[in-house]
Amino acid sequence: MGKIIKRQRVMVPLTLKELATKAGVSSSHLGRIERGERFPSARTLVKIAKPLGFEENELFALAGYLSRQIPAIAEGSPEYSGGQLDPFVARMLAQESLEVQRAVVGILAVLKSIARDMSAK
Amino acid sequence: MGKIIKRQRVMVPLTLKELATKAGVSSSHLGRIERGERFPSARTLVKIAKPLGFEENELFALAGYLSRQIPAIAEGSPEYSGGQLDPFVARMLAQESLEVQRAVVGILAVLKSIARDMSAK
DNA sequence: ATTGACATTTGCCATTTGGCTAATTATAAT
DNA sequence: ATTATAATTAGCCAAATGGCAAATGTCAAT
Repeated sequence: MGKIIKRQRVMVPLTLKELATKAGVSSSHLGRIERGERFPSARTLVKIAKPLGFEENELFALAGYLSRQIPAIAEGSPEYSGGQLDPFVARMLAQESLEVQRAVVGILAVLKSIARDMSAK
Repeated sequence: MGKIIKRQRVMVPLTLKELATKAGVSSSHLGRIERGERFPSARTLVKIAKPLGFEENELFALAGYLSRQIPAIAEGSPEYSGGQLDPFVARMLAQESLEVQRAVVGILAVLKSIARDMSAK
């Protein structure tokens, strides 16, 4: 799931090696980061952000995205945020237009329903 | 300069040890990061960010990367919400676990990067 | 100046990162 | 299917990170 790029030219026209040369990071290392076997340093993160088209203020999102396989979006973990919205998340979303904000919760709903289907076997 | 904290209680009422416990990072390590003897991993950076009140970009700047500039709330979509988070959206997301909340932001960032690629050619 | 109470830095070292090269695996053509 | 070619993964290991405890530095009162 949590892949930066999919493979070949399926999702994004970027292979590991292409990204590797653009970012100045070895492709083997990128591969391990992709599948969660390694956790990039901030330096590496910054290097790969630009070729991927991430802005500076999205680095944190990228970090969060990379350093955890998207965790059970389905029946999420029982330890909830207690109805609290994470400040970082709030800040990020607040920069988006209202349309995008709404789309985000819509997408989330879709993902949850898909996840439910999948776990229903 | 860009010191996280100044020392004792001179600048900000936060000592290395206080930040250390809040962030879950050793104070000695934080100290070395501050004076540039160590370069934090993305994970460490993320840990430090929240206790400091999400000055993410500042942190990356402190760590020696990125241009040191205030977030510049703009950039991106044409019509902004003026930094406002829609109450409905906030309420929906607040019910999700922290991990999901962050994953949502991560996914959004990825979508934006893909969109950029597509429009770029 | 000395003491006491903290805050910060240093030394040491177990883990982890990240590059290089060699497998392995996928893709495209024959 | 077979082969050629490009992409991803695995093995190895030097270099860097990050924790802990000891050493050092700072400030406030005596």
